Amino acid sequence: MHKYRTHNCNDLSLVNKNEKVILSGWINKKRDHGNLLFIDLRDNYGLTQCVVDNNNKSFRELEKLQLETVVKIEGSVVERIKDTINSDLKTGQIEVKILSFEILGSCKELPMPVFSDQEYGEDVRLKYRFLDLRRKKIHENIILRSQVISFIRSEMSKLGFLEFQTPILTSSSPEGARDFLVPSRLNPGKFYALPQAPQQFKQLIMVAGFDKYFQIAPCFRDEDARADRSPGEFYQLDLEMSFVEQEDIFKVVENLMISMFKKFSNKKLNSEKFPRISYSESMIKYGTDKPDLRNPLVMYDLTKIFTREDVQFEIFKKLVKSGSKVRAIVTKNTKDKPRSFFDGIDKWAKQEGASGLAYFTFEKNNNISAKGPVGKLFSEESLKEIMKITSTQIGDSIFFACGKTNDVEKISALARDKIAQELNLINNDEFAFCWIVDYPMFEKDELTKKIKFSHNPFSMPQGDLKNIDFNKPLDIKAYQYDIVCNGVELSSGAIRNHIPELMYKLFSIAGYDKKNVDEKFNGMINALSYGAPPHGGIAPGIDRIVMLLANEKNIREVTMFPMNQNAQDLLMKAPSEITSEQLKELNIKIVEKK
RNA sequence: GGGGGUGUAGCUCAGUUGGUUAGAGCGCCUGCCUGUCACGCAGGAGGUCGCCGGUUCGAGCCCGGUCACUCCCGCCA
Repeated sequence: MHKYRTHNCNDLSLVNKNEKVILSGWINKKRDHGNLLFIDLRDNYGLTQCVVDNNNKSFRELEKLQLETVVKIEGSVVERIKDTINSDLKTGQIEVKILSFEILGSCKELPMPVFSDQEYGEDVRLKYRFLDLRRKKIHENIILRSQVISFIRSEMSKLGFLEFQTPILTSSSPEGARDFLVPSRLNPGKFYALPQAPQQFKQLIMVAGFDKYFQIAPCFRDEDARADRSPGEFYQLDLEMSFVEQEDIFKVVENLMISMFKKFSNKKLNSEKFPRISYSESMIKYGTDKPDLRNPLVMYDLTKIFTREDVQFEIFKKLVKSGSKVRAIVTKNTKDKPRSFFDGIDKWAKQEGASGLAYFTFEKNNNISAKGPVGKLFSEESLKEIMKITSTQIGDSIFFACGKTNDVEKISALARDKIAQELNLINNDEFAFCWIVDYPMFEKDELTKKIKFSHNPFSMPQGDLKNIDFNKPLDIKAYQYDIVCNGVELSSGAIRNHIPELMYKLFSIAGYDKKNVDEKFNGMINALSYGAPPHGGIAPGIDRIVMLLANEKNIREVTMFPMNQNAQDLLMKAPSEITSEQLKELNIKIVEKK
């Protein structure tokens, strides 16, 4: 017989009736009747009720066991009488009558109960992550994550992708997020950087002729955390393909996503073919490049309305004159919503830092009129024009935001979510995917007024390469794309620029001269000069995919050992101070903060 | 770096207008209980009300500061 167990805690059923068995696991729960004791024994696989009464000489000892003690139990499988069957348990038809037991791992008083549906503070959870991870929901999330990754590996392999590892210690790059740096002992004063993504390596893999690559790649970015963004590190399904166009990549990823989301979730997919929305269209209709398409509300640009003589909304008119834009969100048939609904939205917008949202509802008695605090500032003609632009009907309402393009997009995008929530318009049992395509190659930095890469400097510009007008860089679109699901940005990718001359040209627009590029992207640019295939790829975020599949709002719920918001690991106590010897070896001096 | 929220027993939380000895559930300890599966019943221990300072006859509650956690903005090619 096996030393620790003959079965796991999810195995036993009536088939095993009268068998002598050994189980090992954690004491999930005790129910002590004084002379009769039930113990729910738990392991990774499930739960088995064990029972013992005072005829057993170990009874008093068993009674005293702390929850979460690890025990080995020897006993016999007994059929439960009809009234005591627990149909919620897979092993609920039987119980194990305890003959003897042994403590394998004792347990101190718990800082947080394992058997409980209570929510705990995250600091406690992270400090005692090993206990937290025993709890059902998160335990299952982590198993789901493992299954998702296995699934990805097998699907990618089936498609002929090869999995490669790329370096963790690499060089710092000037573009993108802040790097995590690692000092070099052998090269005093020099630093490695942890990769923000294996971007250059995967392109080199294509240049090296491997045709199709993927990796479950760790990525490191020293940026502040969000609910859907771990500080420090996260994982991407990094992939790259040679001799492909945008559509080839879409096909691979779309198929993978659909089969994965069907396999691991019961929620409906909005469409078997993901809608493609251009960046500019997305910004106008949704105010963001990661729209939640479950939300039926769309936005309209009504800037022009506020240049009309017969509109007397002077605050907005004045702002529009100085270059501000007006965006509107229409809600269908909300004429009977109480004033508090509208004012609530307005108040919320002010909390979000906007100057507030103006609103009114379209009414018709003899004439069309607008009901609401600013309604009377609009002539009937202007109202008709608004209704035409926004396809609005009598009884619908409209919310306005006004501000500089960036600001108005931001607040109206938030308002779109907020209003949809308030009106309960979002179907939580659905996954709504889309592709956002046609990103601009460059954008203007609002502060410095300089042209910079808007996304990825290695992307291929769109159009006939001979005819691109480099004098209008802001008009150049790139073969650059994102996948968005339910308002969560899952990944971004691009067809890469594999032509060195073109690369130099584009970098020069962003302010890097040839020497700069050669210095900073030496490996890359050099490789492209020795016969590079056209290639492209994408990198869906694994953590966010699992987060959606597990129906979680926080990425730490699908991460085994996450850091807290201050990028600290409370369990391992990272980051930590190091010895002066270590510092000396690395030629590093700590500067005391004033 | 900035803004919001939270901080009271091991855990989750309540605590009125500032008023005597700060409460509940779970957990823990003691006792009773042979069919529970959130077992039940009786009793008990357990508190620097995050920390510092102020106002006040009196502060868990009001004010100022600070720290921690969290959400958001900035940042995230």
